Amino acid sequence: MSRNRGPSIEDVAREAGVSVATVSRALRGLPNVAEGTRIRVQAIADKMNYRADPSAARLATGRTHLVQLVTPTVDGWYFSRFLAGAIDHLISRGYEAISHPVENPEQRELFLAELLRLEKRVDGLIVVDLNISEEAAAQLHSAGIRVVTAGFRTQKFPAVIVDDYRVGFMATEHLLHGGHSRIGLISGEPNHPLAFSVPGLRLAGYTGALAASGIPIDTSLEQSGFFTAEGGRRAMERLLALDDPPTGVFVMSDEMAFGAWRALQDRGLSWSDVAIIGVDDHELAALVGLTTVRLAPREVGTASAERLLRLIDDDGDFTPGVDAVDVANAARSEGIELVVRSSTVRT
Amino acid sequence: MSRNRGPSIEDVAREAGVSVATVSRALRGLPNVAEGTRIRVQAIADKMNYRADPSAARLATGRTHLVQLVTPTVDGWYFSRFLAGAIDHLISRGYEAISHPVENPEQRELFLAELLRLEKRVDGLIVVDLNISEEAAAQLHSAGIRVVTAGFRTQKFPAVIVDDYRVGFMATEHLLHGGHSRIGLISGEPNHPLAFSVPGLRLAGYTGALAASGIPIDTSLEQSGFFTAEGGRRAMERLLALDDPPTGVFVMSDEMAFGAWRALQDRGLSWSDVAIIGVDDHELAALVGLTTVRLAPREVGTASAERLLRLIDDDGDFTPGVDAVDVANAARSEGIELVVRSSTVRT
DNA sequence: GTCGAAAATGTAACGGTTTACATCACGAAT
DNA sequence: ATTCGTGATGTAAACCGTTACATTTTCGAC
Repeated sequence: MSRNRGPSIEDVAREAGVSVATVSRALRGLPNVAEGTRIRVQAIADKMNYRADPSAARLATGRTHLVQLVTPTVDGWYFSRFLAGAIDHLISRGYEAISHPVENPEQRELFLAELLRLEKRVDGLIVVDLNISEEAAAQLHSAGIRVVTAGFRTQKFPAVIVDDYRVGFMATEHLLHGGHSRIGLISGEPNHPLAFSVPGLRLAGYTGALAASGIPIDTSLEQSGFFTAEGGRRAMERLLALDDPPTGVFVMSDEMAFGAWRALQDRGLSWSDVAIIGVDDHELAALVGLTTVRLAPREVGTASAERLLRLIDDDGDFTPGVDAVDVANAARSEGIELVVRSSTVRT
Repeated sequence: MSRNRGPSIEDVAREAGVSVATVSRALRGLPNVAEGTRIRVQAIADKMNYRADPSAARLATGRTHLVQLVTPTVDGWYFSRFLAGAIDHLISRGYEAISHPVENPEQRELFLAELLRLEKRVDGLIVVDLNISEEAAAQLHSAGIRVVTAGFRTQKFPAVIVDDYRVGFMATEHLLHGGHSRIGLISGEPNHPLAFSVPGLRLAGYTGALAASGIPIDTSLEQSGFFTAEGGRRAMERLLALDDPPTGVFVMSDEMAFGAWRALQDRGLSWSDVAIIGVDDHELAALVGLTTVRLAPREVGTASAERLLRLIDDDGDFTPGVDAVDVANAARSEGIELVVRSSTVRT
């Protein structure tokens, strides 16, 4: 109401002595506008400090140039970097990014309702690591919402995934090569991890590597907690309390690994006693000498954004059969990398 | 174009046998709608899967229910937590948050233009730690843009600030109490920090504490780098290379402190040789025993969001003289807290 | 049964763009 | 001189809600 709206396109048109259509075309750099006209209109618009109201443009075109990023949190090490990559890319392409954390992945119902509410709010959605059910995905799809998922797959939407099986395999293999045969696991999913979730795939990679070396699975060596340092510390304590503790442990994130390391210290141990390998290549991993599997969260974010923009531009092309396995190539080929430090070398 | 728009309010009205005005009122829970009508309309809207197009509502009301959060980065330890707090609060109040990092605070011109472009895009702006010039602030203000600043002040807008002078003072005082008299400083601002920026205030607190103890300032003890572990490491190396290195160092962030700690290790030293105190209370500070001044970034984010919403609701109330010093009370009284760990206790 | 106030509902203007289609101007070709 | 084509510009109809104001209904009081 008292909200002071600035000059409208009509004001500019009047001032410039042309029609609103011409102003609209001139300002947006469309063809079929005389060069002189364009310059004059631009000058007048600048002078009047005119700025097109995006709400009106959105109403007219149906495009908002807004993308919603849905992540478990906004301040996790991985997610904040994912977001940074996605946001930068979106901005460079003329979009703005709405960050929307969904803390409670349990409440699928609520969450879905939430997403559906967004229908005309944004041009598209990037949903990260939330393992939406196929049913929910189908609903979103039939509502005409454009979605790209990251870290998990659905039938309906393109997905950008990191090869997390490989992450788990690589890490475990590294420990095996180091001569370890009793290898523990610290997962970040307290409950039974979904088969195709990030922790689920890493677990599968771990199991697969063990199997490939003919080592029997001992589930007592699989501990889990939350994806935090504290969660890692507790899990490691449980491992250390075993009658026959592992000599090497694959920890699903560096932050958890820091906690695990702390648990060692608390018992007067170091990683010459228990080797540890983490995931992420957290800035501080180098400082404490933690071996890790480096990921490229920024690049995955960028790739997701790019995929979504393509989906938006192509007005919804996506053929499940062909395209369902949409891998972040950058993340696959360049991103996943073993970084060996002191935490896994025998002294 | 081919963008399939769903049912409009008119469709619902027709179906329900009432006018669009009634539908609008019913769905938004406005008064003066018969209870029966409200229920019926709601039911029909649900059945039709009707969802009001926010762009139309925005055009009509001039309110977008969008807030833009401008921070130096989106993935820094402090900023990601600030964002988490702000976003949660905004969402709980029916707003969505657009995250917009501005990497290059140097380019004031560009940055300002950027901000002005947002005029009708969002209901308000939260600008964190970017030290906009008074001139730029005045321009924003006269453009009618609602802004709350955090981490710095302007004449024109309410600011949410943490008492960073106190942070510096507290940290330095703690070292003084520990018996140190030769106290170094590692700042996160490579160049001369602005007097009222976060690093500037912490520096002032450091200087103030030294002065209060009658200790002369030795600028060779003031080193600075970027706000990263690597920056901290390098700065610490410079300090250690001095003829008469400090016995205690105030480091402006925990991440930098981790780097500083690493520099000690590289020389075979520990913090029984050089005491270190950081800022933030990073999750990993506890793990390595780093003493720190705990901040409450989430709460500062929340407070900023709350202040902005008030500014929006009150339609722009803000009296510079009275209100200019708008302190995040939570952050002042509860947030700043000294957490003593092993890095500053003599062994 | 009437009157009047309050509640419920309807009408229509308005917000500011975009864009399909119509029109116009101008030069080239005939 | 006429016609045609092409580029430049204008006209007006969407787009879809919100809301001031008008109108109708309801209901209690007399």
